[in-house]
Amino acid sequence: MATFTRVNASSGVLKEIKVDLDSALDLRELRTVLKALGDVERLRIVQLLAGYQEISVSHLTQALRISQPLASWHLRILRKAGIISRRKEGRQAYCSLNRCKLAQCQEALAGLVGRPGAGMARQDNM
Amino acid sequence: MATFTRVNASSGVLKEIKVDLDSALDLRELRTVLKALGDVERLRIVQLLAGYQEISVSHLTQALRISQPLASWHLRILRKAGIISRRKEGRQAYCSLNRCKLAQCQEALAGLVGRPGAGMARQDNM
DNA sequence: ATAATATATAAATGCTTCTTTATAGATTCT
DNA sequence: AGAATCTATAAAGAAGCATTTATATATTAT
Repeated sequence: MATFTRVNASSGVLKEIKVDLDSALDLRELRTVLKALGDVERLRIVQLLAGYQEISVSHLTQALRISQPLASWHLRILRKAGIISRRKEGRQAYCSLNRCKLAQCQEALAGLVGRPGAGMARQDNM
Repeated sequence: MATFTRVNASSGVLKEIKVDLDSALDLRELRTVLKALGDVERLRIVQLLAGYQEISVSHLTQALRISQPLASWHLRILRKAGIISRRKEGRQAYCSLNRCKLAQCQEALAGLVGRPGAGMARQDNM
C-alpha cells in the first residue's frame, strides 16, 4: 500500500496519519464528491463525459440543452470536486472525466460500509 | 436479469425501456441517494450503522455527539432516500442500514461511467 | 482594428439545506 | 393519574445552491 504522511489540519492537532493513496478519500472529501454528484444536471454531464475522451464546453452545452453559464456553473463544481479536468486550447475548453476519482468514490463508499479498514477508518466505540 | 418495461417520461417520447431491477436507479433516484450521502454527518451515521445490525436513535445521537433533533433530521433524509430503515419498538426507534441500496448506488455509479447499458441508459447523440 | 466566438464571472432571485431551540406525541414507569 | 423518556416535528435563521440575464475576458477571423 502506497502511503505518505500529512498533517491533520482540521483537528488543530499536529498528527501524522498514514493515508492509502489508492482510495484516499476522507469523510470530507467523500462528502464533496458525493455532493457534486448529487444533482441531475451534473450526473448527465458525467454520463455524457463518460462516452468520450474529452468534450468541449459548447458541445456539452448543446448536447445537454442547458445554457452556457449553467454548464459553466456545474462544470466548476465538478472540477472543484476533482471529478473532471479541463484542458484549454485556443478559446475552447475541453472537459474530461477523472475516472479514477469516481473509482475512489466507489471504493470509499464500499469501505465505509463493507470491509473495515478499506479506504475509511472505522469507529468502534459502542 | 429481471426486467420490466416502463415509459420514458423525461424525453416526452413514449418509449419502452428494459430496466435491470438489480440496479434500478435512474438518474433522479441516484441523485437523491447521492445527495443524501453528500453530508458529513450523514456519512458518519452510515459509517456507524455499518458496524451494527441496528442501533437506536438515542445511541446514535450519543455516539456521534449530535443533538437529537439534528439526528432525527438527518435520519429522515437518509430514510427518504431509502438508505436506512426504521423499526419502532416501544418508545425507541431502531435504525438499520439498507446495504442493498448502497450497493445499487455503487452499481449505478459504475454503470454511469463504465459498462454501457449496465444500470443506466446511455445517450450517444454526438 | 473590428467583429465574432468561446468561456467565465457577476448580480440578482427564489429555493433548499443545516442547525438550534422549543414543543408535541407517544410510551413506559411510579 | 402524573412524571419521565424517546423521538418527531415546527419555527426561525443563516448559509448555500441552482438558474437566469447581463457582462467581461480571451482568442480567432476578417
